[in-house]
Amino acid sequence: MDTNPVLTVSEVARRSGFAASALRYYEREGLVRAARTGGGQRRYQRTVLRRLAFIRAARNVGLTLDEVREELKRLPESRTPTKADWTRISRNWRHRLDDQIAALQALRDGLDSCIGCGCLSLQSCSMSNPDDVAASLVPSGGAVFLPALLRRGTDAD
Amino acid sequence: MDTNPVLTVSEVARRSGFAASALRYYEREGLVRAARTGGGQRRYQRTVLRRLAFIRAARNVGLTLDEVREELKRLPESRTPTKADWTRISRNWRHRLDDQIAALQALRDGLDSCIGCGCLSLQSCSMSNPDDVAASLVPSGGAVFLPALLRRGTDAD
DNA sequence: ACTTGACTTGAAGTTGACTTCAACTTTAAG
DNA sequence: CTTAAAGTTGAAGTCAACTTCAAGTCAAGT
Repeated sequence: MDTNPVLTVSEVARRSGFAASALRYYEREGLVRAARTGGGQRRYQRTVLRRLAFIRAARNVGLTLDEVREELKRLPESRTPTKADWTRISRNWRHRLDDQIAALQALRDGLDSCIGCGCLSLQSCSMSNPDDVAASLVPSGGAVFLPALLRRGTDAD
Repeated sequence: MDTNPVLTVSEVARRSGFAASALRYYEREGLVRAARTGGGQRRYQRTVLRRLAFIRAARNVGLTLDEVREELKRLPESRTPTKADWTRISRNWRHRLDDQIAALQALRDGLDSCIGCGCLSLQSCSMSNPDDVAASLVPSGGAVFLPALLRRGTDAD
């Protein structure tokens, strides 16, 4: 089997790009699992790498860890997830990204029409009117995300 | 003059959409100023409303408060800022938004090419490869922002 | 057996942008 | 003058997603 847990935490850290402390945190949060040696050290299955890849992709799309945990619940427990499983649960990310893009475009267009007048009026300018901006950015009522994504850029150092 | 400070904190809160606690915080952080009554209560000039509109717009675009403070330093101190002043300092926000949009579109396109294969491979898939994603999202080397923006939507309740 | 590097834990710290709290004071209306 | 609403302060709390720390344990090579 390749469900044999053989990877140490530092190997998983290196190959996934997550810090070892993050892996411990994810385990506490119920996002990944690890077997233990007799002495209590973690040993990971190779499949954890795909799971971590999914987590990273989801985080890049802007999901919170809570949301990632929810999505992961949709995977089959009895067998190793297939490519089709991963595809299925990440399919709706596209809408999320589309919404985020649309929100930003709306904001940019608002800026374009605002910048000519320098108004920034609380009453009429959609750039600074709290209600207008909120409304244009959150079309579907649910929260729209994308925080970690862009900060994550500095990880590449 | 209309530099006469007459607005109470609750009036400014209502008209700006910021919570009173946020106004106090902004004052501590040096983003806005307020005169005081004999008894120590805040009294704001009407011009603070435009300043707060600018702050909200900047926050919506994704600037941190540190960055907002920097931008505000570019305003003239000796006179009340004109529309042209506000326009001047908000002009480069467009590039920032364009960059953010481009980053998201790149991410979406990566998702499109990934979702067909369900790979999410750490080696080859740009969705989950930490370096690739970082590189594609931060083209100009500087940080790209946009966190508060989308959470801000819930303010409208 | 020894040494060294990797690993373990719980608790506490970090960041940014605020909010909340407790205790007290000021202001404005009546 | 009284009273209620609104204001004041510093300190502490919140949230998410981790990181850092201290103090100790394990694994593997020689």
